[in-house]
Amino acid sequence: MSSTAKGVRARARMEVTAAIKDEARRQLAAEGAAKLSLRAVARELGMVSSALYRYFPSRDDLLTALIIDAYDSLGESAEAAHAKAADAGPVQRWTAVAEAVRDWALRHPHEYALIYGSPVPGYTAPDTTVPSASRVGLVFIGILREAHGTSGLIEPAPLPAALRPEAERMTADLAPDLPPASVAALVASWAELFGLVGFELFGQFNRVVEDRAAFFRHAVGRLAREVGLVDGQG
Amino acid sequence: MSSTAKGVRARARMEVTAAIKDEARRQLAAEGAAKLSLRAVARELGMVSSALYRYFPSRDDLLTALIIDAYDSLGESAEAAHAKAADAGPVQRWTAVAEAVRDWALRHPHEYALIYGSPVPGYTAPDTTVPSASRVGLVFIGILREAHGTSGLIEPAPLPAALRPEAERMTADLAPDLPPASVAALVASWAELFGLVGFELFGQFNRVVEDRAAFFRHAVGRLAREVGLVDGQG
DNA sequence: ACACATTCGAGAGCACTGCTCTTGCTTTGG
DNA sequence: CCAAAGCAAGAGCAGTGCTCTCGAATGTGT
Repeated sequence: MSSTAKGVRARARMEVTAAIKDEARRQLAAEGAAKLSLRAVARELGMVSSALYRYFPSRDDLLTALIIDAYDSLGESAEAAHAKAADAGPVQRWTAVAEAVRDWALRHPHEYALIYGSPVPGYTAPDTTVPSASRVGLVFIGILREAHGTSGLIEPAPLPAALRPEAERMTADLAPDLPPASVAALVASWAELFGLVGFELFGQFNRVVEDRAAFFRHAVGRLAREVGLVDGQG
Repeated sequence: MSSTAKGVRARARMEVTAAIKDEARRQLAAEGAAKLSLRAVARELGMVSSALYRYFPSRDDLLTALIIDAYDSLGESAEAAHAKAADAGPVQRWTAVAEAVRDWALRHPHEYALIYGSPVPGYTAPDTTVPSASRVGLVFIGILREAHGTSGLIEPAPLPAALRPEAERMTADLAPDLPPASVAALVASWAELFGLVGFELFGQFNRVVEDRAAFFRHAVGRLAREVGLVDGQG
């Protein structure tokens, strides 16, 4: 067999696929998802538009690939922030990860809109995206779990009867070692955190909040207390 | 002068404009903002596409009109829920309005996406939308204000120095009669509330939260406590 | 090593979009 | 009553996603 047995084609395919995604990401960052055009991508890459369909069977498939990459990029940022704050207390770790999420969103507004804004209408994300989409959430679960092991987690008020079954179901799925009330509070805070980021990013804070960084820091600190995180010394 | 002096044309214009918006709203609800097509609207109305430009100079202008209508529709729902719960305590009023927002969102997902999801890329809402967009927020401010007058509002923990100027600025703009710490908490909870709604609507709760109604109810109750609302008996 | 099968790039073409411009007809106001 | 403004219609431009066909390059089984 030759030195690159089946490689010469497979490798070229990899490279072209990557080039397409890179150029698409460029257009996405520059103009937003709606103005991402397969023809423009192909044009920029010096190929004809129909050739591009050998790599992505449709525009939606290209978008899906970009969505997965965006989730991974955000997840990496969150994980990196978590690792960097490994020596700090639970509240500080929580805050650090939250700020990493916000920073990433401000740095990649169109990609954030792609994954957390309204999904491109008529399009529903396939299951392929689930693992990448879960990464940020897992970081927050990790913070709670660590805090729970070092008395840095105060169990919140007992759950009302109406929510107990749901909370126990979530707990079994997400973190069986944590109290259901904490898991329920975490999931709520998780959604609320992205509410804060989204409102800032999508202009809802215009004419309302000026010092967004300070406001976000404070709100995120309240969320940490809300899930029961405390900076115990020991 | 005739019975409808300048009315015959002006009135026809009104009617056609309304018909266009109605048909556009239909398409918006059916297919989403991205698939809203001026040509399709015109086709459905039995006119040619170029005629439609006499009423809306561009597709974005049509969308803006729909956005304003959506804000008003949501605002009306919130105001109605508030009025209906006028006799209840502050926490119940808060919860009623929050549930009205969620119900409206579930009933009009594409319109919700239009106003609270990622803005249609390349498009920034003009100032015309501000009054309609403010209505929901004003309802929540009203609840706080009423509660403040009837000892139904507990002032939250004092603000950190870093947020005090911003909180005082917001207070002066939004509700000078309320404590800055309460106003800051309200704005945060406002964003967080829409985070909860958005996560449910845009599929982020798939595979995570099952009983969304119960979960939302509980989370919204916590938000009410977070802003300091209590159901005092007096 | 040869023949068969698969993969790929290119081009033409279809149906659709937002938007502009011109051509006439109708309503309006002086 | 007549000029001015408002209006619907049609043709047309540039762009889009996507499909199909056709050679050429690149694989694979015998």
